[in-house]
Formats: sequence, structure tokens, C-alpha cells
Amino acid sequence: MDRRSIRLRHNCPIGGMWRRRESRMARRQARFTAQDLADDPRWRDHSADLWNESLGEMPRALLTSAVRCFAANGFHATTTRDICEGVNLTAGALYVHFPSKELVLFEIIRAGHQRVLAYIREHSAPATASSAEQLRTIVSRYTEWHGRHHVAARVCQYELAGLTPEHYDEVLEIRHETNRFFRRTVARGVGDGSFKQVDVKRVTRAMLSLSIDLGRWYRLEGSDSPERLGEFYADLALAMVTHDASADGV
Amino acid sequence: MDRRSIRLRHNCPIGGMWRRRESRMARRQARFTAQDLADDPRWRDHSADLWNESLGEMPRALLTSAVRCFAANGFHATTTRDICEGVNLTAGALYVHFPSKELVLFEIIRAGHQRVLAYIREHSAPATASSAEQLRTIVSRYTEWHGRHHVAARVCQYELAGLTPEHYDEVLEIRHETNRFFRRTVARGVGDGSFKQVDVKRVTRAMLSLSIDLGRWYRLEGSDSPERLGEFYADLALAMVTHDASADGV
DNA sequence: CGAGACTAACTATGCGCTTAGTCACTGAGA
DNA sequence: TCTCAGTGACTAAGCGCATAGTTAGTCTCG
Repeated sequence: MDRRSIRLRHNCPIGGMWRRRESRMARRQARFTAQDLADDPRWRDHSADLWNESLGEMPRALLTSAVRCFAANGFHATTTRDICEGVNLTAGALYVHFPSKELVLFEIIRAGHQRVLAYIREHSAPATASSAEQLRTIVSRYTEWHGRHHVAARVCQYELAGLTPEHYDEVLEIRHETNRFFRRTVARGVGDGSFKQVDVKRVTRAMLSLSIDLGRWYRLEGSDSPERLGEFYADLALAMVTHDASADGV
Repeated sequence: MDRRSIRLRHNCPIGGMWRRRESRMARRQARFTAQDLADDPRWRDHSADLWNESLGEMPRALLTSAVRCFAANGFHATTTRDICEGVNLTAGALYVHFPSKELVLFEIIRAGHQRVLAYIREHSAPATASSAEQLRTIVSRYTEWHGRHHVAARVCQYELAGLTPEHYDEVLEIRHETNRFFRRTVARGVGDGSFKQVDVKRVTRAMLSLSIDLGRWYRLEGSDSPERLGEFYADLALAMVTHDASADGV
């Protein structure tokens, strides 16, 4: 019974008994292997459709393996071996297709951001439609996209700290552009009198927030489809800009 | 010009020139030092008030340093050296107070979850209040708590993958209890006729989602106070349960 | 034959945790 | 009152392991 063991006992101020310490150095950081993730329905979605089409089949498969690993385990806990195991290669093969692990992450995050922005732009209501219809459309489209691509969405939101400062700045610019797109739509409705006088930034943040948070909790095998949620969140968005809170019946 | 350089060029299918590769092994994973974070207003909040009071001053200071590092850099990228630098100690000192780095994380996440649940319970409207008032109160309180403790909230939501399976299960039980608390309140309003017939789980998820996502984007020095957002989100929660979407004026 | 895709083995580095030691403080005993 | 042993908080150095990335080689295909 050495001095340190005695001291350990003495230093147990948090209720309950601490687990006995294990061997010197922790083992692998990631909890789930690529195999675990491939079989787990929680990580099934359409993220594999997002990758740049100029990439070959293998780099795209690596991105698909990576996005699952990053989403489930985090960027830093995911090893290059994990990513490559997901496509039955050894770790060195990653470097044939990508110059670094960080660039795998950057490719995923950049593609995710560019694709969702392109999606809402392409699927906007016509310019002749009412402001309410325009808002409804972008909110529901943005929501559907996040539901369908929730794995990539998760990485796009929560693994930004893994990027280099330069890459982060690039992605941040796309994020700002998406925010502006939403804000313009809300501001247009306020301007033409369709919407009440709201704090445009506050309501825009709330709308984005609902959809973005799908990356955290949404699963395709859950009870709501992306379309059902898109509709529900679009209704909420309209409520934000058309209802007077203090006049609400309570 | 060795073979690999040639191959690098040939393998550059993603628009733009890849950065030249650096030395053999990446350096430190965390971007921000404890000093960076201490000086950065984005990470200022009230999380330091959350720690178990039976802990001494130094373990509580370590938790405060850790919560910032975990929030900014992620659990896995944060080193024990980082955490201890935040309190001007060397890395070995962490083990005087905590048996492992994971247990630092667990303490933060468990405290966060327990404290927010206790907070909404303690600050409920009286049982005699209307269902709408009860719902308004828990949503606004839950929101305020997340705004005030956004740093710990961020760790509580996005660093769960760093926990051992056993610790994760413990935390998951608290999460479920919080969800049940919200669902009971909504279900009560539906049951007594104050709220329309809604999918209780869907609206509960949306309410929780708005507040939880504050951990991702909220900063105390931003334009909205926790109370302002609490009110705004409570209005939204009421809209979810009192408005008929198809009858909305558009 | 040459190039591209890949492997297996390796390298350099970082990091969680341990260990042996120091220092300061406290309380008990003479 | 003084001394000394014990304890807790901590340091500096080190250990064992894991991992991003490299290198030399193999194999296949056009």
C-alpha cells in the first residue's frame, strides 16, 4: 500500500468511490470502430451524396467513411486508421488521395456548407411569391436538407475547431452568406408589411438554430420525416414573424 | 523532386493548390491555450458557479479551466497540461484532485445536467398556475440557464463522446428525466384542453432544441440577454401548442 | 514500361499518467 | 514552547503508448 494509494482515498471528495486507475496510458480515444458505425442505423443518411463529383470513387468513399467517424467519435478521436478501415484500406492509403487528415475534414465541412446554401438557393420560391411563401420555402428546405444529411451536418457544426484558422475563415464566410440569405428574406417581409416589426437577427438566428440542431439529435429512423419537420419548422418561422406575442391567447 | 511530390501534383483534383505538407507528426491539437481562452470574452459566462460545493477551491478552479478548454478546443484536443496551465499548475497536479481526465469531463457534464434540471424544477410556476404559464416558465428558465452557462452547456451537449459508456449512461438518464419534465408539462396542457392536440414529443423536442443550441452560438456579450431569449422562446413554445398552423394567415 | 493505387513498416512527436522528490503546514508529544 | 512526524499539494522528469504522416516496396493496368 504505497503513499499514493493512501492519498487517493483521502482525496475522494466527490460522492462515491472512484474507479481504480487503469494502466499508464489510455488506449484509443474513439469508442466506435468504422465497422460499428457502418452497421449502426443511427448514422445512416444521405451525406454520401455531397462530395465533389470531380473526386474519384475512392476519395469519395474515404469521405463517407470519415464523415461517419467524425460525427460519432469527433475529429480528434478519429484516427486515419479508422477512416481507412471503413473502406478496407490501410492508413497510408489516405495520403494517396488527401494530403492530410485536416484536409479530409475541411473537404467535408466545405462541401456541406456549399451544398446546403446551393440547395436553398435553387429551391427558393419564385420571386413573385409572397414573402411568407418565400420564408416558408427556405425554412422547410433548409430543415429537410439537415434531416437528410444529419451526419454531415453534425460534423459541419461541431467539428469546426479541427480546422486550421485559414480553413475556418473560409467556411465562416459561407456561413455568413447563408445567414444573409435568411435575413434578407425576413427583412423583405418586414419591409413590405407582410411580417410584423421583428428583430430580424433574433428571429433569423432562431430559425437557423432549429434546423442546425437537427445535426445533434435527428435520426432518419425516428418518428418524423425531414419533410414533416420542414413543415413544422416553417410554421414556427411564420409564427415568429406574424404573431404578436402579447396578444396571444393564454 | 521525388516521386511523392509528382504524385501530389497529379492527385490534386480539388480546385486550388494544396498546402505543402509539414513535418512528420502534427503538433498540438488544441488551437487555443488556456491563456488565450481566459482573455477571450466569448468564453465568459457563469459556468464556474456550477461545481459541486463539496469540492475544494483548486478542484473547482481546475473544472473552470477545463470547461473553457473543452468548449473551445474539444475534450480530445485538450491536454491535461492545458487545463493545469489555466490555474498555473503543472500537469501532474491534476491527478491530485481527479483520478483521470475523463473524470474531469464527467464531473462537468454531470454537474451541468443535474444543475439545469434542478433549476427548472425549483423555478417552476406553482401547481395552481395555468398550463400555459407552466410551460412558459420552464421554457424561459431552461433558456436563461443555457444562456448564462453557455460554456458548460456546450460541453454538456457536444463532448458526450468523450465519456466512458458507463458515465454516458448515467448522464443519459438525467437527459431523459429532463425530457420527461417537459413532456409532462405539454401533455398536461393537451389533457386539460389549454393546448391543441399536438404531437407532444415533436413539440417538446423543438422547445428543448432551441435552448440547447444556445451552447453552440450564444455569447453573453451578444445583443440578446438570457432573459430576452427566454421570453422569446417561451412565446414560441406557446405558439407551438396554441396555434393552428393551417389556419395561420399567410 | 510507367504510373497510380496501395501495403507494411517505420519515424517523430505528443500526451495521459506515474514516480520520486520538495515544501509548507499542522498537530501531538516532550 | 519547541520539535518532529505526517500529510497534502505540488513539481520535474520520465514512461509507455498512440498516432499522423513518411518511405520503400509491390501489384495491376493500360
